[in-house]
This record gives sequence, structure tokens and C-alpha cells, in this order.
Amino acid sequence: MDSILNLAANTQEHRVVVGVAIAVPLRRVFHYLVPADYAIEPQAGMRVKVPFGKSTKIGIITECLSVAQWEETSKLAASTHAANIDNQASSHSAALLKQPGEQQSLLANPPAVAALKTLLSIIDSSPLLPDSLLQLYFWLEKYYHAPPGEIWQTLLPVALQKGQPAESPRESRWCITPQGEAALQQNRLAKNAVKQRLALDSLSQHADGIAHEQLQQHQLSLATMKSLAGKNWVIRRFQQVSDNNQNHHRGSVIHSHNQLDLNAQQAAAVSQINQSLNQFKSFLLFGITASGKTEVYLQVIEKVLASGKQALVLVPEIGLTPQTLSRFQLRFNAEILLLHSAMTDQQRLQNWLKARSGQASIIIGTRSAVFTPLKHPGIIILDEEHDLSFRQQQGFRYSARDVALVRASIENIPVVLGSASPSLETLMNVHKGKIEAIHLTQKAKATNELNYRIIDLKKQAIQQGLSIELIQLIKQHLNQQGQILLFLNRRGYAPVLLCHDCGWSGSCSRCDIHFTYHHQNHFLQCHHCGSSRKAPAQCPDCYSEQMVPVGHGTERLQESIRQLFPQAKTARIDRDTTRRKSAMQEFVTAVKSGEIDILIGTQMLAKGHHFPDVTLVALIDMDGALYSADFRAPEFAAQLITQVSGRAGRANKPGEVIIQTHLAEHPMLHQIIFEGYASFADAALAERIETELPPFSYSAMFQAESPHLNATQKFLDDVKEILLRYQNLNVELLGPAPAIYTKKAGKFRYQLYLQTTSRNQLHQLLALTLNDIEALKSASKVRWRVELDPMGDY
DNA sequence: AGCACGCCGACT
DNA sequence: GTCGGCGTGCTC
Repeated sequence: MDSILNLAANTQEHRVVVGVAIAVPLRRVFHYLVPADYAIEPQAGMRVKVPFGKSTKIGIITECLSVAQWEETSKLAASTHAANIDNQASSHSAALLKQPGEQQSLLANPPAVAALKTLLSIIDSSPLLPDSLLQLYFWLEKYYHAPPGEIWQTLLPVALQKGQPAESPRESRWCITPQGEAALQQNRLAKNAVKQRLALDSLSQHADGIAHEQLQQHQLSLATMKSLAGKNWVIRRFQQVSDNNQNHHRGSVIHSHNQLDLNAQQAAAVSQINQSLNQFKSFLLFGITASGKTEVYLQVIEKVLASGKQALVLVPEIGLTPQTLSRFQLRFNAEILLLHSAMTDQQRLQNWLKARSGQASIIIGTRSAVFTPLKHPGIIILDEEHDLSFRQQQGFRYSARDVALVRASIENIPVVLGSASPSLETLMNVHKGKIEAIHLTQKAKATNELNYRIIDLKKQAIQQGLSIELIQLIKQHLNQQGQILLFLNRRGYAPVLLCHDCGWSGSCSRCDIHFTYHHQNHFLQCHHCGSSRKAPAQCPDCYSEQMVPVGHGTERLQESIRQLFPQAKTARIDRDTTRRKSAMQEFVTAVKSGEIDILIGTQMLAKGHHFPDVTLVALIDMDGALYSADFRAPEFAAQLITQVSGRAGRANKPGEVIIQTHLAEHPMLHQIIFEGYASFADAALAERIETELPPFSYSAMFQAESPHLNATQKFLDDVKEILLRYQNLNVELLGPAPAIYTKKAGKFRYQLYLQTTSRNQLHQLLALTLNDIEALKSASKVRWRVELDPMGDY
């Protein structure tokens, strides 16, 4: 009590102005006064309810100031707006944090104290997030130049954004009362009360009652329960889900089962990582397929758990999480939980809380799980680090890999990136000494060598998209009872449906790209915006009935294979066939049990799944990847080849990898096949140095879209004009230019690319200009964003 | 992003 | 006469 009185009396020192991040796309926080003598001392990281415009919103406190401090900053901001910004943001994601800090946000127009509104309430009695995550938030704000509200929207579970209390919910169960039991025995129910009788019956069979969430599964409705409760025949009992078992494993022995023997390289990797368990250090576990990376993770994690700490494991896709989960569960008896986007808001909140309280020992999740708070952080593991799904492509765009590196440095824990085909960014950091590479070059399990063969389509007769040579090989492997994987990164039947007589071809009016023809239900679909329509039987222009599908997608490939090998059992795995939740798992089981002879699929298939009986893998069409204008195309192609090759020959059967292309002489193909990914990557890095392309230069991209073409151009022209005011900064501007896909879902898309060799100057330029850019009149007429370290395909 | 204010077309 | 279209402007 005393302390509260003291603070209230000493208002000058008392921090009564809070900066609040609110979910609006504005690059600033809003400031509010704390009511006098408010019971809760405001702290950064607490949620607050505030009046905002004519409504009220929930926001998060990012800074707390005294009135004096506030007046000082507003004076400062007014006089030195847009001047004197010190060295912003750190040099590279792997670099150590610079003073992450509580620096106050720069304001263009700070209101006077008298003009500040007063907050309505402080929701949390303590900060939602540990200090390390607050620091991470400040880093994100500076590095990505994103609006604070948007960052919080990705940092916090939706349930918390909506204001739900940050505590485990009370579990409730419906139980029958003695009166209810008696009523049931004495048959005191009305004749027509069928449902009530049913309910009492079920409840009397469940001594512990039925959980509220499970009423439906027991065919019981809430209305029935309520009317029974009115008669006192049933009661809803609440109990707090126990938090007492927090850290139940701490100090106790972690049981681990099924440990595998390590080969010398794996053992060395484990001990190398184990040596840095109590400090920040980044590792690249560069291991060829089947070299046993996962076993290394498991043994390192075991050590982490044994010291009472938690492990955060990030994987690229939800499809891979059940698989990873079961492998972990077989090994540890500690609490392991999942965190991914397919879960309900309540499930996510529960798991988030369990991670924060330390109750869960291992957290496995997709990219957004990189923000999960941990009570006792021990290690971050990010598997398949090259995978593009670690980049968030909606809303606030970040790279979970880069964030993981920064987070590990803040938490002062090790981070392990794993891959058989690491990104050039990561390899550059290895060369710079920021990341320590650990190589696993031996296979952990005995497997036969792979035979690679490039089939040059130029010199081949092609039958339904397949070369005669490949058809022969498929026949051969089928005869030898080998399974076959065919990759084609194009779903649907054919990429174009064309009128043979007049040349009409269907294209999406909203996106300006061809409709893909889907044969099964005879419809045309735009693979950009998803819109679809019935495929015309007659040409809409000339009424000819000669509508021909041109090109091959997975659907057509499956049809061809069925015609060529009618006796073989085929399965197709792509977005169209795996829409159902359990579909993917069913396919995987079918393939593993040997029910499937030939598996046809898109890139979905390249990730993670182990099919031990596969002996032949073929990439049906590498042309697209090799001809692409994107300078990163060879890197992606090399990663794809490496990943796909990993699917073949993992058991005791010889494996073959076939690549079909018209560009058979492409040097990258030969390098990757005959010298391996590492050698390819060295050459590619040398080339990027020479051409000053990323990762040897740093980039940002302004992207704008609008239904009006000239609005997007006007905005980006204005942006360029503002950027050009700082020509002392060494940042090159390219554009504005149309995006690769100029039109999507009825909106025109343009972009302005910034490139520089000085990351610092790039950050300075953005920090100096974004306020003005945001205030542009033309900005309000388009949707726009700025993306750091963009990766092509916009 | 919301949300209100504002100034012009077809409806009871 | 007004319901409502979405352009414009603002949010501590």
C-alpha cells in the first residue's frame, strides 16, 4: 500500500504515459494516460483497453513514460523530425543484437499531454511476454519497419488479441446430482422428455461426468443440460486446469527410449553442439539425406531437457508435424506439444500458455511458433532451413529462420539450422564465420548410391510428356518391384485449354493468366485467385468443338501412366487430392505398405516423407526451373533436386534419379549431380558476389496494389521521389515496374526494388522516409507494404 | 484497418 | 422526400 501511495504522490517520476501498439496499419504507437492511482503499475507487454477513434480497442503497451519524459520526447520529435537517426537495426540477422532497447518511437506529430486520452483498463496484471520476447519485438520493429500493431498480431495468439485472459481456462464437467439419480431411478421424468432421459442415463454411467466440450459427442445438447440443471438434477462443475504440474520433469530423470547408435560424425556433431548449450551460438547441420540429422537433434534435445530447459523445434509444414511429433513421443516421456495454424484459437492459446509456463518441454511448430514464449529456453532447432515456407508471405512478412537466429542471440541459447541443401544466405554466414557448419557426409543407415541420369528431351521421342527412355525405366523398375515417384510441379490436367480452330484460350479476367484445365470435374481454374468456371465444350468465340488441352499437369500425367501401365496402381498427391485433412496421411500409409506402385505428385511430395521402397525418382519437367528469369531459380532447382533425390534408394535397393529437361547441358545440373550441392552452392555464391546480388547485397521492396493501374504507379512514383531526397545514401532504386504477375484477383500490382551493399544505409533510408511515405495522399488509394529481404515471386 | 462524414442517384 | 453508394480523412 505504502509503495502505491508513494508512487501516486511522486507523479513526476511515476510513469503515467504509455505507448500502445494497436492493430492498425500505421507505423506508430498511440499514447495514453494511465488513470491516477490505477491499481496496476503499467509495464511494457501488458494488454490495455483503450478508446480509439469512436470505438475501443485492445492494444499492447510498448513503452512507459513519465509526463516529463513524454513532454521531452514530443519537443524533441517536433524539432528534429526526420533528422539524426542513429545507426538503425543491426547488420545481418545473424549479427548480434545492438542495444535492443526501449528507444521511443519517432513521432511526426506528438500531441500535448492535455490532448492524450486516458486508457480504460489494463487487462494483464503482469506482462504477457518474457523480456526476451519484448526485445525481439523491438528488433522486429526496427528490422522489418513494420507497423507495431501488425507485429503484435503475429506475435500473440488470436485469443489473446481478442482480450481473453492469459490463463488456462477452467475445465467444466456436467455431473448428475443425487436428486437426478433418484429422479432417474424413480422414473420421474415426463414421458416425452426423451432427450432429458437420455442425458441422465449417460451421465449416470459417467461417474466423473462429461466434459462440457464433449457434450456433442455424447449427443447431448446444451439446452437439455440447462433445463435439467434448472431442476437441480445435473450440475456443471468447474475446476481450474491444474498448473501445479509445471515443470514436472525438472530435476527428474528424462526417460528416453529407442536411442540409436551414432556414427562418428553424428557423435561429433552432438558433442559440438552440447558444448555450447548455455550460450548463443548458431550451427548449420549440413547433412546429406539419410545422414541422421534427426537423431542428432534428439540427442541434443535430451541433454537440454535433462538440464530442465525447453526445446523449440521448427519445421516447414504442418504436414510434417505429426510425423515429427510421433518420433519425439517415442523418444521422450516429457510433454511435447504442437503449435501450427490448423489448430483452433483455444488450442493454440492453451499450448502457448503451456510453453510459457514451462509445463511443456518440447514445442514443435511451423514458422509462427518461432515467437512462442519459453520459461526456460534451451535450444532452437529449425529443420529444412532452406525451405521457403519459413517466410511469412501474408501480412507482416518475416523469415522465421532469421528471427530464430536473432531470438537465440537474445535468449543466449544455441540455434541449429538443419538442411541437406542450405540456402545461400546461410552458407554465406558460414563463410563469414557467423554460423558454424557441422557436416554430416556419411549415411547413418546403409543405403545404396544413387544413379543420376539426365534425359535430354531435345533428342527424344516424347509420349504423353514422358520420354521413351523414362517409360522404359519405369517398366524396368516395376518389374523389379520397385516403387516409383514422379514429380511434376504443376497440378491440374493441362495449363491451357485451347480452341484448335480459332486459337481462343481461356484466361482469368481478374489475373490475366491462363486457366488451368481440370479434367476430372471438367472445369477451368485460375491458380492465382482460385476462381473457377465450367470448361466450355464449345469455343465461346467460334463455337468449334475442337477444344484441346495443351501441356501436362499431374492429373494428366496420372492418366498417361494409367494408359501406359494399366496394371500398376497409381496415386496422385497434390493440393487437389489432399484437401481432406487426413488424406495425406492415408496416402503415406498406402505408399509405405506397398499398395502403390507409382506415385505422382507436386513439390508437396519432396518434403520429408520417407518411402523406403522407392527405387526410381523422376523429375518430369525441369525446364521451368532452369529457364526462369529469377536469379534464385538455379538455387531453388538445386534444392529441389537434392530433396527429391533424398526420396530414392533409402533401403537396400539401388536408387535412380532421372531429370527430364530440354536444357540438359545446363552446368548447374551437372554440378549438382556429379559434385554435390555444396560444390554447386560454392559456385553460385561466387557468382552472387560477382554480380552483387543477394545475399551479397541487401534489398527491400515496396509493393503496391490497387484496382486502378495508375494509382499504383502514382504511389510508387511518389515513393521514389521521396527516396531520392537521400541520394547521399548508397541505395540503388529499380523501378517502379510491374510485378511478375501484374494482375491478381482484379488488382494491378507494381513494385519498387531497393538494393544496396550497405544494410545500414538501407535501414537508415527507410527509417528516414517511411513517415512521409505513409502520409502520402497517394498511399491511401492503394494497398502497399515494404518487404525486407524479398524473395522473388510476388 | 475500421469508422464516420459527406455529397450525389433510384426508390417506398 | 430519404436510403445508400463509396471517396476522403482520422485515429493518442
